[in-house]
Amino acid sequence: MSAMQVPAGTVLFRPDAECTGFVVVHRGSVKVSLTAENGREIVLYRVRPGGICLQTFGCLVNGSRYSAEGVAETDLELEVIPVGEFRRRVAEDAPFREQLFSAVAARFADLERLVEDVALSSVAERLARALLRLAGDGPVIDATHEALATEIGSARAVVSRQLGAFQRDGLIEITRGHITLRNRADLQALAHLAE
Amino acid sequence: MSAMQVPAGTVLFRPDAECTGFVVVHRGSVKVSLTAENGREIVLYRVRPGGICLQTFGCLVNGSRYSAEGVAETDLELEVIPVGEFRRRVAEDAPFREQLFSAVAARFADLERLVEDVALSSVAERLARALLRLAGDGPVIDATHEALATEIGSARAVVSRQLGAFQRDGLIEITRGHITLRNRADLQALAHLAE
DNA sequence: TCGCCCTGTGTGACTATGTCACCGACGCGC
DNA sequence: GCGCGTCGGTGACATAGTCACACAGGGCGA
Repeated sequence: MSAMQVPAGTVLFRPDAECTGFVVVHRGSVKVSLTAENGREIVLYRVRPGGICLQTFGCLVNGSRYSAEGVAETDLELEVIPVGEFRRRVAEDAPFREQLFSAVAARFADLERLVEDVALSSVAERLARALLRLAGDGPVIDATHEALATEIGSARAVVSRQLGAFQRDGLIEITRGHITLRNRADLQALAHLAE
Repeated sequence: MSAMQVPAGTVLFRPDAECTGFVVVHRGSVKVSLTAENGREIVLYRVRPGGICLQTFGCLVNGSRYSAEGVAETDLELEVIPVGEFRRRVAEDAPFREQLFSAVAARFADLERLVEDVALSSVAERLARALLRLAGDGPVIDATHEALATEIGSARAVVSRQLGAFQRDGLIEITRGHITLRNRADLQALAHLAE
């Protein structure tokens, strides 16, 4: 069991790499995403404190390799539990096991939601949801259109146009590299009802 | 622990239902799918003998409800393990736990593949993959265009057109309710390389 | 400070995919 | 043979994705 610090931007794992142990995030956020041959990319989920990295889980449990890429979004403080200790704790440490299961189930629910999102809803809807999600409590989002496209599994040009439409409708305000929410209520309505 | 028989077509669970226990499939196949408000539907995965139903897992682990629908595709023979016993076996029965973990990891990999499929690849590619998958070893698939659309998260009309194109290219032969593969090699090429 | 250059953004033009509607074909039961 | 429900083909249009290009902002070196 070893704690370590990692600066923002570090690539923690890539597709096809082998993994060394079970990663637990103590502080910060890891972005896990898939990239296709054609270069398109989509964010699968983020690992934050209390969550777990299911990629790691898959590796440990049946020896599969990573299929996605993990990047540190912020400076991280994390701990790597070697395979042997991981197995021992799963067997003996009930609270650890409970937390693990719960995190697995939560991650699974996330992925289901993602599938539903990508397969069954419109760009306007997904983008509205992404904006609200990324904004958190504050009104400002620091992200390029490119990053937002990755977030919703679409293309940069599509996002630019949709953002333009949102701005014309007074929902947001666009500046280079940043977006400011102007009308949360209407965005929320779009996020749910758009078709 | 109770074994039971279920006829094909039975709905095993629906969104928002509570679950009664952990379902283990001994024989047959359960199709798990998501449906949006607008009626569009997509198949998430299938549970076959040796696999597990992650929906059930989520319910048991942190009390969430089902978010997808499960339907018996064939006659089933299954067993329901009550929550209490499930927890006990997870804690005490190492082989059971190993199998559970492995199944969870496999299911997770499936979902990742699905996201990649839906978000990052073309209809022709997805359809070719679905045809090969559903055909198995034989050359004939029993499925309506509607069912195929659900399989790849697209619309019936789109599937009809794409199948028409495949037929014109001599890849398949279409008859009402059935599709016969005529050129597996080219389909396989499409499944990988199409963009 | 000027100008270069990289990144980010706006936009037109075209293709691919999804939606809606309708019609005709097939199969089944009466 | 007829009625009816499901299935499949297709046109017309809406939405989304691709590609290419122009230009704006801002950092940085000459």
